[in-house]
Amino acid sequence: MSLPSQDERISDDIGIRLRLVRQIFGLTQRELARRAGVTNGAISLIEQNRVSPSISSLKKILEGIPLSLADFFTLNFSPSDEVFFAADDLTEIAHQPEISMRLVGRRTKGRALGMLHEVYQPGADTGETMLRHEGEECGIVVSGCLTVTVGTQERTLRPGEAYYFRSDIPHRFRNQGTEPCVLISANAPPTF
Amino acid sequence: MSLPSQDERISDDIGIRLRLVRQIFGLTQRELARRAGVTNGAISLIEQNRVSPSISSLKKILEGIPLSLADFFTLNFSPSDEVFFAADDLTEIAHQPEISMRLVGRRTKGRALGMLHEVYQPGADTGETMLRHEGEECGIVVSGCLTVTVGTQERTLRPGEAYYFRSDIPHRFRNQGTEPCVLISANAPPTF
DNA sequence: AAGATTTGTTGAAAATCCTAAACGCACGGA
DNA sequence: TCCGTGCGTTTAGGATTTTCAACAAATCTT
Repeated sequence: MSLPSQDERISDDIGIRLRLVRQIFGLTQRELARRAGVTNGAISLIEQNRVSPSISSLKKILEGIPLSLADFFTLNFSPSDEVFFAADDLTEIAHQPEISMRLVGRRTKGRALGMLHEVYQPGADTGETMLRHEGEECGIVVSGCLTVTVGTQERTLRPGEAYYFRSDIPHRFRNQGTEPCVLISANAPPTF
Repeated sequence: MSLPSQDERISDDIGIRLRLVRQIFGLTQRELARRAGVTNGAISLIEQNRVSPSISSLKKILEGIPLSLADFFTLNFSPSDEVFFAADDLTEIAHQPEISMRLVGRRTKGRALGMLHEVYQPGADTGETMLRHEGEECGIVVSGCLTVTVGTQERTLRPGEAYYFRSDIPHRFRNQGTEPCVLISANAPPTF
């Protein structure tokens, strides 16, 4: 009967995980227990890794937060867990002098999303050999004009106008105007 | 990661899911039981949804496949298509009068990415009950000022400044300034 | 400073899960 | 046909989890 000294049967860090999540959302064991329809004692034992909850219990508890089982197990507290705020230190990743592409957030692996602050000087051109890569991308022109070619379609976008397409369709960006063009774009999964 | 609505439906039937996975990997209950170090009876009961396994059991069983808990609860596929160019006809999706959120691209299912052109009038606030959803999001302030609260951190961003964070951390946007704030944001997977 | 609340932690009993062993069924070979 | 093998299912009982209720510590209130 005695409590088995936490052998590997008790899954990893379910308890720690639950406690962390619960605290992040500012709930007490009792409050969460009330919402979930379980007892606070159960939550206490689980968080201490003294027991390994049944799926049904864990699911009930997570519904009180609420959080799906999938999200609970997928939640990654270490990698891209940080909050990013940037002033002028967006990292430059452009390859051409007349094009500036500055990345929002750190260039870490495992991101779901990439966002760029781009500036195309007059005459800037990503080239006749059209770009092609995996994923999808979109953007909004903030100032200036940008000529976007996607597959057989071409269009010159003005401030406030936008695009969205699959990145495996050959594409090209050009500034045929006389003033610099500012574009904010995003892609998923991130290319950079 | 998967969409919450789908998660709920899926995680309801752990049993069906386990049986499906087991069969996909061409294992019998007994063979899986042997590899996992549990009894075939347990697997049978679980697959029939006669019991709700403990996390430790389910984890042991999945290790026999092998498959991680996170992977077990997440199974998703989705394609996408079409080229999108928009002028002023970005679709409005905001629910508050003092906040405008206009979506780039069509509101189709299976997109990899969502991009919004947002305008926060002075005083606009997404609310004290912080927002929280799956995925990651980022944005750049184009004009005006925006106060962004993420978890315990808060910061007021000015034009050119940006943020990036995991969307499951409670967050809130407010315009505490005197002029409208224009923000371009992106999220993956798309919330809208 | 004492009392009232709120917090997380326990112990024993009730509820639920897991194991061991047996059961029924289907298939194949001698 | 009879036997052996392999499949998923079932049952009884031991093992584990969950509840219920009480507990100590910390924080507020008065």
